[in-house]
Parts: sequence; C-alpha cells; structure tokens
Amino acid sequence: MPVARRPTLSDVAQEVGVSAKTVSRVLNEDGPVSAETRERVMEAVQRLGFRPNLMARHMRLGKSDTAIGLVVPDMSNPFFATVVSGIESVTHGRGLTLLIGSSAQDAERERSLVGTFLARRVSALLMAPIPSADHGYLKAERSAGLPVVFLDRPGTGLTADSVLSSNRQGAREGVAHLIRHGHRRIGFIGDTPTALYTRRMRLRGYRDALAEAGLAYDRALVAGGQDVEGAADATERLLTLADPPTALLAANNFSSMGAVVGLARAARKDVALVGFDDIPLAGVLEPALTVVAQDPAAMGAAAATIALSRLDGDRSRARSTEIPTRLVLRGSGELRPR
Amino acid sequence: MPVARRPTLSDVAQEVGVSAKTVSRVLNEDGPVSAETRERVMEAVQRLGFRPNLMARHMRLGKSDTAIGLVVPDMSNPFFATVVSGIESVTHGRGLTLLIGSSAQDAERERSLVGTFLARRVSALLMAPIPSADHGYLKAERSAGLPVVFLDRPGTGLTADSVLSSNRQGAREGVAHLIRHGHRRIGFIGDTPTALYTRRMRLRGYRDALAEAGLAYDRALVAGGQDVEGAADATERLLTLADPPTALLAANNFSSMGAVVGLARAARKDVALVGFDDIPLAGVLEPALTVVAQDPAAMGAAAATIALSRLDGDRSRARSTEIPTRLVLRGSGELRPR
DNA sequence: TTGAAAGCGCTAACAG
DNA sequence: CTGTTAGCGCTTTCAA
Repeated sequence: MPVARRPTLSDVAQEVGVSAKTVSRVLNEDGPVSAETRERVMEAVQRLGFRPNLMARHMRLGKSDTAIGLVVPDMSNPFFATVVSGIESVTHGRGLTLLIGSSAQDAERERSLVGTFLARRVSALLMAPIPSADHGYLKAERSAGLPVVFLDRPGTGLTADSVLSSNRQGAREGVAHLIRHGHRRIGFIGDTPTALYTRRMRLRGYRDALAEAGLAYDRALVAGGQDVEGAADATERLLTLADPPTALLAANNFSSMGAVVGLARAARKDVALVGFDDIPLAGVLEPALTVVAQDPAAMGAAAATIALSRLDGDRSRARSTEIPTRLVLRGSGELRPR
Repeated sequence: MPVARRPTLSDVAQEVGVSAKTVSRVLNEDGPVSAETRERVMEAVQRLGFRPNLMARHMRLGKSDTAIGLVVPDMSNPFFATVVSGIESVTHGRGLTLLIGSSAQDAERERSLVGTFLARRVSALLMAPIPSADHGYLKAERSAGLPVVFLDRPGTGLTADSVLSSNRQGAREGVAHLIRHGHRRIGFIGDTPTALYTRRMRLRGYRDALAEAGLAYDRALVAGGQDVEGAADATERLLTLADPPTALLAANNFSSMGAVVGLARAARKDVALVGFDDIPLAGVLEPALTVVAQDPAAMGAAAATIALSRLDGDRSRARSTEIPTRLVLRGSGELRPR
C-alpha cells in the first residue's frame, strides 16, 4: 500500500491556485481574504484532509511548544492520576497539550524525561521531584523564563514555585484526634525511603501532636514499607511489640491500605487508625476509615494555574502554595483504647 | 530580568569557530570529526547549556514526532491510570514521549484532542473511543501509515487494531459462579450510558450464563448509574423489589464500589456479589469481594506493543487482541441464598 | 575532516 | 485583497 505524504500548506495553495500565504491567512483568520477565495481554500483543505503542521508553526513563531511537561513518580498511583486530571482541567481550556512521563523514583530517568521535555521546548514544567535528585541544572531554564512548578514535594537545589499539602498540620490533627480519644501509644506507618519529603513532614506533625500532649516519642513505634504489603507487615509487627500501640497513623494512601490489611489479618478491630489520603471505600470498611484527606485534583489545578500565570508574565518571586488537608471522621479514629 | 534566548546549534558553532554542520555531526555521532574539534564542541555545548531543538529536528527529518497520543475518557479512573503506566513501560524504552488527553466522554472533545495530536504529527494514536463518535475521519490517516489502536472498546467506523478484555466470557464466568452457589435471582449493576461497549458485552455474558442454566432473563433485575453513588442507589432499589435478587454482578469498577456501598447501607451481608475489575481493599471488605479482574497494565502494554510493531512496518490486517480476565474468589460470590 | 547551500512547513514583513 | 521573500533550527547533499 502506497504511503501517501501528508498534504502541506503549499499543496493546498497549488490546488486552489493561490499562494501559501493566502491559505495561511484563511486558516488563521489573519488579514483580509475575499469570501470566494476563502471558500475555495476551505474546500481544498477539506478535500485534501489538510492539517497544519504544529511543529512547523511553533518553530516559525519561535515560541515554545504549546505543551506542558509533567513528571510524576508513578502514573498508576491514584493520587497522581487525580493530580493529572486536575492539571488537565486547567490546561485544556488554554489549548495546551500534556506531556507525561513517569520517573519511577529514579533520578536518572527523571533527568532524562526533563531533558526530553526541554528539548521539545515545552512551555512549562510540572514535576513531583525525586528526593535524591538535585534540580540545579534547571536554573538556567528557569531564568530563561521557563515556569517550573514542584508538586507534592519541594525540589532540591532550585528556587521554584511549589504546591504542597498541609502535611505537617494534617498529620498533627490526625494524631491529636487519636489522643483526644484516649490513645497514648500511637504507631506511625510510613513509606520508604524515609527521606521522602511528605513522610518527613507527616512524621513531624505526628511528633508535634505527641509533644503537645506531653507524650514521649518512641522510635520503636515508627515503621513502614514500600508498598501495601510492606505496610501490612509493618503493622502486624508493631502489634506484636511488648508494649504495642493502641492506635496508628498511616502516612499515605498505600500505607493506609496496608494498615487496614494488617489489622484485618491480625483480626484487630480494636486498634484505632487514621489514614492519610482518602481511599475508595473508606466508608464501608469496618470500622469505617477516618482519614486526613488530601485534595489531589486541587493540587494539580493549582500547579497548572501557577504555571499559566507565569506564562502570562507573572514575574513575582517563587511561592509555595499549601493545599489544606481535611480530617474526615468516619469511626476508625474514634475507637477507645481498652 | 532579561529573558535569555535559548542557544542554537549555530550559537555553539560560532562559539567554537566551526560550522553548524560540524556541531551537528558531533552531537549525532554522524560522520568523522577530529578528536580535538569534538572536545571543543562538547565543551561549548556544556558551557552554553545547549539542547538541540527537537521540533526543528523532527521537521527537518520530515518524520513524525517521536510522541504517541493517548486519549482516555478520564484520567482519574484508576483503570485508565493503570493502562497508562502499562503503555509507558513499553514506550519509554523506545524514546517515545506520551501525549495524554481526557475526552471526558464528550465526542467533540475527543475529536479536538485527536485533531491536536494529528497536527502534532504523533507517531501513533491510542484511544479508548467514545461510543457515540464515528471515527471514519481517521481513515485517511490510517492509510497514510498512522498506527491507530483502540483500547478497552472497539472504535466505530474505522477498521483498526484493538485491545479488549474478555468482557463477555468474564461476566459469564462471574455469573456462572453465582449460579453454582445456588443463586437463581441475579441482578446486574451496570454503568450508563447503556450503549457502552463493555457494558453491552458484560450484559451479554450475564445473559449467556443465565441461559446456560435455564434461568429467565428479567429486565427488572438490570439497573445501574453513572457513578458510585448512582450504582449504590440502584443496588438499594433492586433489593426492594417484590422478588428481589439474592446475588449481583457489578459490571465495572465503580459499579462494584457502588454495589458494596449499597449493600452496606442496606446492611445486607447475605446478598452475594461479584464485581468486575479489581478494586483496592477488595480482600478486607466483609465479606471479601470476589471479582472478575481485568489486567489494565497488560492492556496498555499490548496496545503500545501493537502500535510499535506497526511503526516497525507490520502491515498485516487489523486484529483484535483479547486480554483475559480472571475470576478472583474471595468470598462474596460464594454466599448461599437463604 | 570540514563547510556551504538548500530546504523541512510554516508565517512575519513587506510589496504590489 | 494577494503574492514574494526570508528565515525559525536543524540535517542532507554535495563539494572542498
């Protein structure tokens, strides 16, 4: 089967018997064109199935690509999937296309993705940065006018806008809630690596709440894993301690699921639990799961909005936007210690 | 702050005192360059922070963009989020970038997204097509060599590759499982619009199983909604029928959640349930949820693999790939009717 | 081993 | 109202 070449502007022009510029004028409604010419051009465009080449257009205009690049650690994490839909809800109206890549928690891969996006001349860069990576290499791009927005975690080595959850305050509220219900031994189920910004902030909030209540911080009550399974194991391990916790704070979505699984396996419905990040069906678990809910869609939308305002010329200094978390009471955090 | 122009190939060339072509040769390891020249070019590239402009490169080569376009109905649906990570796992190794857009179940929007992708000259197009849309307008592109792969549902009006779940067979097995456990009145909780391909196929599988068991099909037992809430309401309504179902098949992920919520609200732990599409925490629900699990990551990977083989010159006729579902027994489907 | 010229598809600037 | 020329940043072709 012969592979037909895609028609170009000049193909259309030739077909109609006008110059390329005239066709361009018709398509971009730029400058005056006689009704009849317009008509004939449009007809030829239809007939040939012509579609202007955006690459060529962007290049000629010497502008950035009308796309924004997004780097997330893992697309299949519902948190980031929802962040993406928040971003898209903002960018779509502006005719911006979304380029997405997963860093898979690998600094090399993150850098290579960012490199590709830069080579494509994206209009802006949104990223949930890898903790171990330095982002100083973006300094030149940023001062050349490329908007960079860090999402979920601040970046290292680069001053840029960021959009974060109220991690510390949220965790503090969650733990205070458990304390209010009489708990004195409260475990912390986090993720690994422990260097992750969100984990550190949430651990800080956990310690804040303990300190406010005059409770000692016990490292033995801090555990975690890489995934749901790891968090479930960690939960079960905490329960076998000599002086075990009567309540738990799980510090992110999969830790929350892991804690639920671990408690279910140990058949311990008496252990209170507050999760971080809402999870589906939290309401029908038994007991129903109390959580510190984040608002990932709002985070994505905020990040995109900031990037757009930068594109629109906002040159004010970099700022950090905090999206509030919300304690959603459903029951699991209100159990009393026995 | 002065916004610096990005350095170009000729900037680097000028800096080093060679021609643009020489710099190009160094960067692409194309043709002979003296070690010393190479050294000096590389140094200048580093110093200026030069990054070749991919748009210009693609254009000059007259090839497609090294990107593939993906249209999904809704990014925040974990099913599609997982499909995306499956796609990415395949494309990343090939240096392809992923362009993503949400159609939001709107035919206009789908078409505009596809239009944008085509204008960008993507190398391939993957999409979960809107049921109400005709995709005949892609015929010319396809015969011009653009790989098109439909995901999750076949497209309308266009012969193209597709990757689908074994919807009918999966539903049949799920319902047969309920029948095997003694159920004779089995409800179907689906999504709307009812024209959706997956719903139609799963309903067919449901009817297959009933027919095989000699059970009559009763339209009154078929209900559904647009989201979790709607499915929950539909579930509650089915339970109030004069001759209510003793078991349910929920036909997708949010219908499954809705059915779980509806049964929980009605406090009916005696009603058997088989969900379609696995959901998180299915194992710790009470009773634990039996599901017909799909494999969204495999679907994404298969779609990407097919697109790549087409790019590599595979001109065989369009084929439909079926990714098998798997009945995961956890308890909720094994309840006996009272 | 290196360079000059031409051109990918498009549009800005200027003529006509 | 319409056309011509030039050039965005890169690579191919051909020549030196």
